[in-house]
Amino acid sequence: MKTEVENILISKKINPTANRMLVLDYLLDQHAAISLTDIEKGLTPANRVTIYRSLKLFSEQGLVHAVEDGTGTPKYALCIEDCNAEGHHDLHLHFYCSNCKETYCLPSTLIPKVELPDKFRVEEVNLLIKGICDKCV
Amino acid sequence: MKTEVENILISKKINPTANRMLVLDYLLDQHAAISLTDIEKGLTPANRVTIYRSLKLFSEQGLVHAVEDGTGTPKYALCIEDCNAEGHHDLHLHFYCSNCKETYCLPSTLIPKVELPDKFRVEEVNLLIKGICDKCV
DNA sequence: CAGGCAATGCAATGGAATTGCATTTTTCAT
DNA sequence: ATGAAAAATGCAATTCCATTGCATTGCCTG
Repeated sequence: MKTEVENILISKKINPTANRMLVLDYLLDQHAAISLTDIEKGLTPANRVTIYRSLKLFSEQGLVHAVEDGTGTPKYALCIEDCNAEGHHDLHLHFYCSNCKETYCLPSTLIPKVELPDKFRVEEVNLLIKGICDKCV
Repeated sequence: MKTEVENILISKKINPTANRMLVLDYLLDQHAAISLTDIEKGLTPANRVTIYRSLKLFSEQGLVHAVEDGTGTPKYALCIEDCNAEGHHDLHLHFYCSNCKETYCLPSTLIPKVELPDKFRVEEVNLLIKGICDKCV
């Protein structure tokens, strides 16, 4: 009998090692996107480099996506839609609360279609909104 | 008789020192958003810290804006619309070309209105699109 | 059981922002 | 104009992370 976490990893073609299951398990508990340092702190004793490499692998395999929220340090969150190694398809927006400093994915809010000038080819769309979140209003 | 560069600085309530005029002059020449390191290289002999502090001040006074293009290192570009110390109002989108690695402001392309869930207060909107630019197609 | 590949951990590297402090430049009142 | 005060500058040091090299450990298979 395999755990759910294990099955998720396998379905993404990721070898389900103990460390990777820990990292994924931790990510599943989160309601916001978190940094490598956040995970490191919440997951003692764990090696930062191993977490880093797990996240990198997860990202390559379409299990998590990295969010640039303007703070300079990337945040990670589980992909919600059907992403895979070929590409990420969860084009929802990210919201950074300047009060609580949390970065949220808002998957229910779709990114409006953007019209680019001629000849520009779009590969990826990132929409980041800063403001005050619903909990901090 | 004051130079144009000097007048721009004064109009933004920035003391027009020699270094700051150099930095602004360099920014005026650019067609893409550039990093601190780019400016440092293009502006020898210039002190990195001074450029850094100039950009920081320019940004606070609404003369330039910092662009997060996902590379981790911020890029800077002159504000086009009427920004000031109270806030930035040039909500155009930014385009990062994964071929030439340039980051462009596309002021002519407006960001569509985004509907957020209740209670979220919006302060700032950043739309970053990655792809291939018109010159690299 | 042995050999080999994958995963891990430690230590080191490297890039870049940021800051403290001493020095230089500019401003301003006299 | 001139000297004191304030602002700007430059250097060196710090700090913070991501990233990588390499040696070790763990796991899987023949």
